[in-house]
Amino acid sequence: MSSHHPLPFDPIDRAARLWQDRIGPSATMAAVTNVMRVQQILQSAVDAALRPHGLTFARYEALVLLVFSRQGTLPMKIMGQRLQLHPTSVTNIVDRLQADRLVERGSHPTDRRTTLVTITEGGRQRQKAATVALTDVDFGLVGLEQAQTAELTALLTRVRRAAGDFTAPS
Amino acid sequence: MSSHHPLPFDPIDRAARLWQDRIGPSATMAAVTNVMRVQQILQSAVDAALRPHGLTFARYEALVLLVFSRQGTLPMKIMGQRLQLHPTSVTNIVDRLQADRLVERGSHPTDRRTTLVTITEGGRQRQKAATVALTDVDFGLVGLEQAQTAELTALLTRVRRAAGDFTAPS
DNA sequence: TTCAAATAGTAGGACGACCTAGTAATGAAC
DNA sequence: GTTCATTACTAGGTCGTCCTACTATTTGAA
Repeated sequence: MSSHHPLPFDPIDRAARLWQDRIGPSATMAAVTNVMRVQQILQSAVDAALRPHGLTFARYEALVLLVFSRQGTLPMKIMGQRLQLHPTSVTNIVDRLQADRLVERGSHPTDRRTTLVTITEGGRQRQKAATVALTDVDFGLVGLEQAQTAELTALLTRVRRAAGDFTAPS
Repeated sequence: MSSHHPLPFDPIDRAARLWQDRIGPSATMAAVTNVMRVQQILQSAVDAALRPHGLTFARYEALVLLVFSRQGTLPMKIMGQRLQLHPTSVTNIVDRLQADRLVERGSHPTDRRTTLVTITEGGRQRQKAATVALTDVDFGLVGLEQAQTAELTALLTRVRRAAGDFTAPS
């Protein structure tokens, strides 16, 4: 969590007011800065909850994706699409999961370009334990009522759709 | 932007539905995943807008902070508090800004532990040009009406306050 | 049939964030 | 005055992200 004492005021709000005075409309900048900061907070909280399990959020998400798949097996390419990661990031994550014996690489039966990633039994157990740890801390998301959490999701989904993150209606 | 073609469906929403079926309440996870993804989108858009100016968003924020300060000078420590960055991150950012001659390091007159960072004239000019570039693309935040942007800020500020990011009332 | 374009994945490098551990300076208790 | 905890900053390393090549394989058009 950056290991700082909290400030007695909101630095993002203060910057927005200065911005307003000197430059112009600041609402957009304030929203963007808030997203950046909340992401940091959530990332820290989630990684702290996962650290005892030897996982990061990126690796955890990869394990969940594999657990959700029919056979516990997916091509690297598909993993990258679903997790919305660069192919090299997928390589990196799978490397580390494989070093921990949580997944295995294998060959595709018909397309020899493709690498299939399969979750191991140990990977499934690790994912279960990590999920308990994450839900125990609500993924680090605090301070919102259920309806507000849904509202937040709705707003951010609008942004993602407008940014071209996906094409179908919600 | 990860340079991927968009999926024909929302992968975060799909994961949430699978989660719902197999594990339990998924609203929190969906919100957290949305924050993570939108942060990536905004970071990419903002960095792309700043790249022609030789800046990243982190360095830009540091320049803005200095411009807002009375004398264009702040101690490293204060910069870290306001930007909510780890001290080593401040060192890293100031190193790069200094290499670009956008800021200078100096000594504190009475406390020799402290390093004062001062923005240069070139730094002020760079910040102005970068601000134009950023506002031209609305900081990458698209798809929201004014009221929705304000609502997003309000929700995220609640999260930050609950997480102990600052102590005063909004 | 052949060969160029597209596809899947990896290697190497950059960047920004963090952490741990260190140095140097300050300040306060004794 | 000494000593020792605190403070400000930096060095070195890890992690995850991205980018630009690059290899191997597949596909399809001439």
